[in-house]
Amino acid sequence: MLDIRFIREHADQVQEVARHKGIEVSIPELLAVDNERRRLLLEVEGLRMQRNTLSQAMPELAKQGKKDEMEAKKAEVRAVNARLTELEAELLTVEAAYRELMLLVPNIISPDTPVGGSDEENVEVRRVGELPVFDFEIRDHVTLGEMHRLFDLPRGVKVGGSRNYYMTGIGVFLHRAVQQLALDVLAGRGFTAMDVPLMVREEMMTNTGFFPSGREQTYELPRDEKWLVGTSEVALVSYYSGETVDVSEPIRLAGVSNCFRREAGSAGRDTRGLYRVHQFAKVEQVVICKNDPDESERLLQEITQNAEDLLQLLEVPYRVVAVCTGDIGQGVYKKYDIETWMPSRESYGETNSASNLWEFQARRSNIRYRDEQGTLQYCHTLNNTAVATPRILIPLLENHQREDGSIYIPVALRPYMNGMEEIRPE
RNA sequence: GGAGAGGUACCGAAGUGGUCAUAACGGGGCGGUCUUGAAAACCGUUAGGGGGCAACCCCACGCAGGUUCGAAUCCUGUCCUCUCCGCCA
Repeated sequence: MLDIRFIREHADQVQEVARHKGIEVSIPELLAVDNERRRLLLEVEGLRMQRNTLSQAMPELAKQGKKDEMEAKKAEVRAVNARLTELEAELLTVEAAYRELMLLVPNIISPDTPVGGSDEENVEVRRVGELPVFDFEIRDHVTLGEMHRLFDLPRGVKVGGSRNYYMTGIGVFLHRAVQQLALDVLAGRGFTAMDVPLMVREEMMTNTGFFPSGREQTYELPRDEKWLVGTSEVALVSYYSGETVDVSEPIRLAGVSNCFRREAGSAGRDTRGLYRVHQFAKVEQVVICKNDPDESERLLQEITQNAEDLLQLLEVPYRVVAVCTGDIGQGVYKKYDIETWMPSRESYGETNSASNLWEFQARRSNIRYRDEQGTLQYCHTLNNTAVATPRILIPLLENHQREDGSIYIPVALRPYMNGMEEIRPE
């Protein structure tokens, strides 16, 4: 959410951003509704003042026994109330429309965000790591997984429907090892580990910016009016919702959670293997800091670096791309995706996504701090994947495979794999 | 799931239909006086949302409604917390 005053003063700029982000919202319409809202507010508040003044005179009249005058004033208030009831109903309608529009307004974007229509126009920032050269016919992660019984896709589909899987045997250990490694690395860098609620109120989905736009992507539990989170970011940011926080040092959180995504509208895309599934596990970084563009930019670099360091520990090649306007999302001010080399796809695939939301979430969630002057300010919030699995197992298995089908286990993972150095065919 | 109690500022808590919400009282925090320093004592302070050019006004007693000229106070619903019972990893 943006400050309505900012929108009034930068209407054209905001409309332009909406166009770039592909969000259908009319700023002129919003401003018209806003004007109507303020006009009604003025009138309603005036009537309320009348009512208050008249009512407050009652005790005095009662004391003096002026019954007729009291009755006259009562009638007057009733008249005021009648008018008020009408206007308040009108105001309620207008405010609902106002809120609905406000929730659609996109965040502005950083000056260095590339302009583009889709992920095709994201701009590569850097490549790290050598692409592996195989002098044999490579196996994709599905084949490798079947070979070593790391997961079971057909039975996942039998039991859970499409895009479901079982992790099995050593696969489970790998699945957990990458998470534990990520958690340990982050804990060592000042992050507080958090295991979070996965079922949350609708309000939290809206506050964090996933609703209204992402409703279709989210699993609902209608009986209990809860929603299954697609990322622990929802619960991590909402942890502080409505609070005044101390951000003299940035708040660094590392969330551990399962994530649930309906993947509506992606039917037929990435159907093979573990790339796009309905349920996965993720260690997520969330940072909450001062309303200071320099500081949040530094922190964006920091959480991006954390993810890169993890990929380097996993010894897989990756690249960082600056996400363009068309792919950046409604609430995001600036975003880097990290894409990891997936040999079977012969391309880099997204494994991490680092966002600076500026005030967008903090405004919706009402997360503030007191600055040096003692004034309440909205925080900046940021997030980035540390590791999402099983997707990360795709590059891990495929890049580290050998001709005989065995798989090299990176040194950093071995402590979490009971010292295992490679996965050998049975 | 059943029965009961309760949600008021940083915390505890008073207020049970009318200038009582920059909200009694107590505690805590911060600043000061005193002191070699500290403690104690005393003094001060502790900043919500919105509208309006402004004067100023409206809203805020968990949240949403209702009754009333007027609601922290009465009624209904709802969320949450606590106690007891039941069930349970």
